[in-house]
Amino acid sequence: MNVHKPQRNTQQRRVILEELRKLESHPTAMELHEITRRRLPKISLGTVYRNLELLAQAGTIRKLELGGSEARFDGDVVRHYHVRCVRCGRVDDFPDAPEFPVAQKFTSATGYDIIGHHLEFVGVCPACKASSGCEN
Amino acid sequence: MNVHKPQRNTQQRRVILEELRKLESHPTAMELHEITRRRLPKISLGTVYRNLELLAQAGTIRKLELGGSEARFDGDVVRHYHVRCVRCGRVDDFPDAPEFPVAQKFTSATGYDIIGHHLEFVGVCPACKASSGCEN
DNA sequence: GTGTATGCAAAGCCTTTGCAGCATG
DNA sequence: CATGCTGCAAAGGCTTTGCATACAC
Repeated sequence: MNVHKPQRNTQQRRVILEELRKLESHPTAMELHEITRRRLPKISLGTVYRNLELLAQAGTIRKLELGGSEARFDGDVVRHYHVRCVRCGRVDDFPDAPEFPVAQKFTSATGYDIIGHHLEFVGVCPACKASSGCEN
Repeated sequence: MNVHKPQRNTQQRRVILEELRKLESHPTAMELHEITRRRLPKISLGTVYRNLELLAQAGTIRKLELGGSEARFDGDVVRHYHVRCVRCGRVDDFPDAPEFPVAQKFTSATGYDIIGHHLEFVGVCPACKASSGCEN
């Protein structure tokens, strides 16, 4: 894991961040690679990964690694939860849920010092509901 | 993804399940492979993966795929949450937290039909706290 | 100019899968 | 004795990394 912070304002880093912030969705590194390639045709997937990691560590973006599938990235750093579609893997913001009522810092009966939590909802997205009529 | 249910009570399947249920911890497939190998020296990693998947689909065990790392498996099917150590990756049961107060079945404002949620706590385990004195 | 960041390609890690033979029911 | 399951090994998907070059400061 790279511990450096971004130091140079490269074209690639700027475009990656801009495009991520434009998106409603929560793209994977590969999706973001496709998108940034429209503006920087020679940008490599490795560069996308490196910058996303760096930006996430700097707290500029958020890296979502839940659900056991590929990581997704979120340009919105304000804490909020997500819903993942069990059929297509799409991830959306989940505005309904209140913050989980657990103090962020406390020591559990297990002896762990708790520093946070990850909460993700799973469901079926509107598109998948529409495309497979019967099973609701 | 294999949709079959286990049909034969093979020695391998039996040993995998027995060993998983003996464990307090929540082993990865590879850890469980090491463990089962003590009793069945020729058992393959592929077989461990196949059986864990099958048993999870049958609801006999639970597959934990949170935190963006390798999947872990839990012989205890009663719903409960987990804590993951950010330093060493260890996963323990987390008895403190109440069930998250969201109806299991409802339609979110996002249009998703919500069918469940995943909640995981992160913290520092006792061993890691002890082994790196200063940073708490 | 100096050193960070890039592009490319290879490798790494976890997991899945094809296949021929085995053993369970 | 049919076929689900196994061991083996190869491949697959996502991610990281080594290296020489390029470019931001």
